[in-house]
Amino acid sequence: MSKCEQCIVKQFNSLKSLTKDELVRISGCKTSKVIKKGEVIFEEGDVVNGVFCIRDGVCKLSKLSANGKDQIVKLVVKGDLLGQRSLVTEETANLSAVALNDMEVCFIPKSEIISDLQKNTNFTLDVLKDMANDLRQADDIIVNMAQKSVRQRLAETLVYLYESFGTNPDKTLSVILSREDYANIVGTAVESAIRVLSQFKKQGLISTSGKKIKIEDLEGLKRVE
Amino acid sequence: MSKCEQCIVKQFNSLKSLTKDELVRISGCKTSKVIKKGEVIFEEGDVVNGVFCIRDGVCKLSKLSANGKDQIVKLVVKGDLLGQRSLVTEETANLSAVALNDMEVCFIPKSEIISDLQKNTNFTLDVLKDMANDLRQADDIIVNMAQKSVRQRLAETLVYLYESFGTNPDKTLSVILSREDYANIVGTAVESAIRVLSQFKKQGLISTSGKKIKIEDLEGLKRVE
DNA sequence: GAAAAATCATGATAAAAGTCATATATTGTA
DNA sequence: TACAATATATGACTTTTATCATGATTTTTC
Repeated sequence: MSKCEQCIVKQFNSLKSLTKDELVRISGCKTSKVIKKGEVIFEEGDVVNGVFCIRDGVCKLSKLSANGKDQIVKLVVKGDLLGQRSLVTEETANLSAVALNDMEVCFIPKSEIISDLQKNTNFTLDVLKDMANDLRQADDIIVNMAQKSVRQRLAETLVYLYESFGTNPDKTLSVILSREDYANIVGTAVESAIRVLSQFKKQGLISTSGKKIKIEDLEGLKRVE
Repeated sequence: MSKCEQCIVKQFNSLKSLTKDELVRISGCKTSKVIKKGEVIFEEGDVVNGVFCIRDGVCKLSKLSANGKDQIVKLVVKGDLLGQRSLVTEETANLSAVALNDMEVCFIPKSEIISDLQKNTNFTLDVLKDMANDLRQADDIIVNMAQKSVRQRLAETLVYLYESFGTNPDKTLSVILSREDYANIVGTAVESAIRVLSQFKKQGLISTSGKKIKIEDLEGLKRVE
């Protein structure tokens, strides 16, 4: 099993602020998991009891609404920590986490890492900064949801995916989502999401082949009203 | 000027975890302010450089959208700390804070409190818990915005105001908002907010007199679809 | 206290988005 | 490979929400 001390992934998250000794201890108690596309990592209401360090892959954080639709709140990717809130709260999970492609994650039990949170201020501050950043992003999403059209939100989602996660060699978006996922990010009906994507195709803003989407006119997408 | 050590308000926020010595020091450098209804505490893009401890009153945290509408993201009330993110980030404010009624606040400069954040883990953890809670709330709002109708969102807002901030002796909601504020919380046009409130009146769910709103049928409001 | 400004209210109409139906394409799998 | 299951696509129609117009009220200001 690989060791946390040597893992490059940790550089992208708060774990980078742990001391060597702390990392060695964490490494000893972590468990590595391979999670297949579509598999549930945890669900709303679950007791999470630890954090997941994402070594590879992408997952969605979503919440089931009363109308039976899943709303995707955030995408969590390679390098991120998943379940930070569980370290701080006694509450059960507010969101579900489901793998969007095959993933490799390490699970670190809360019991092991909680002492670091109490002793290593740099680590705590790092987690705090991360959370502050998540909060800003969430606030921005609220504003978008409330004030922008489905067209705009979908265009922005495509731009976000392009700029944050990049493309494959064939220039298609490297994160592959179903139309339903797009609908659940944007907060609309699946048919509406499909319709808008078709419009974008007709306008030459994107091209598609199955689930693969290629951004053809980034600036155009950014100008969508 | 009153002293933080003796201030009851601090018990409701993270400042309760500061030691007596720390509080005395903070107390020495804080400035008290009276802010009148409608006055701006800080605006999007401002460098905030400290936190405000709300001794009395309510303010709205909002963000201007591209379409010129303000989206209210959160109400901050007596006992809350305002501007916690500024302690952690170097960024400028992401939201504006505007007083909804006359307020009394204390401003604590970042330079003074930042050392406590580095030394007193209980305080840091408290801020972290607060932020985790804000994040959960924000996620829930995203889901509501995305998946619920204006009617539902407005009904829930009324219930929230009732349950969180209570009523005046005459049973009207103690937080008084304009129809525009309601529209900006719910994320809709002012006319739509007014229309829905009128419907609620006709259905006997609420009664109004000017800006004062009385909840007549709480359970009915909770059942609004 | 009266004039001006802002807010609240409601109707008419338009635009946006949702729903239902149905057809086609893609994917998984026996 | 073929068949079933799932996902994508599009049309027709409905519902929701936004916009514009116009008064009535309330609040502010002089």
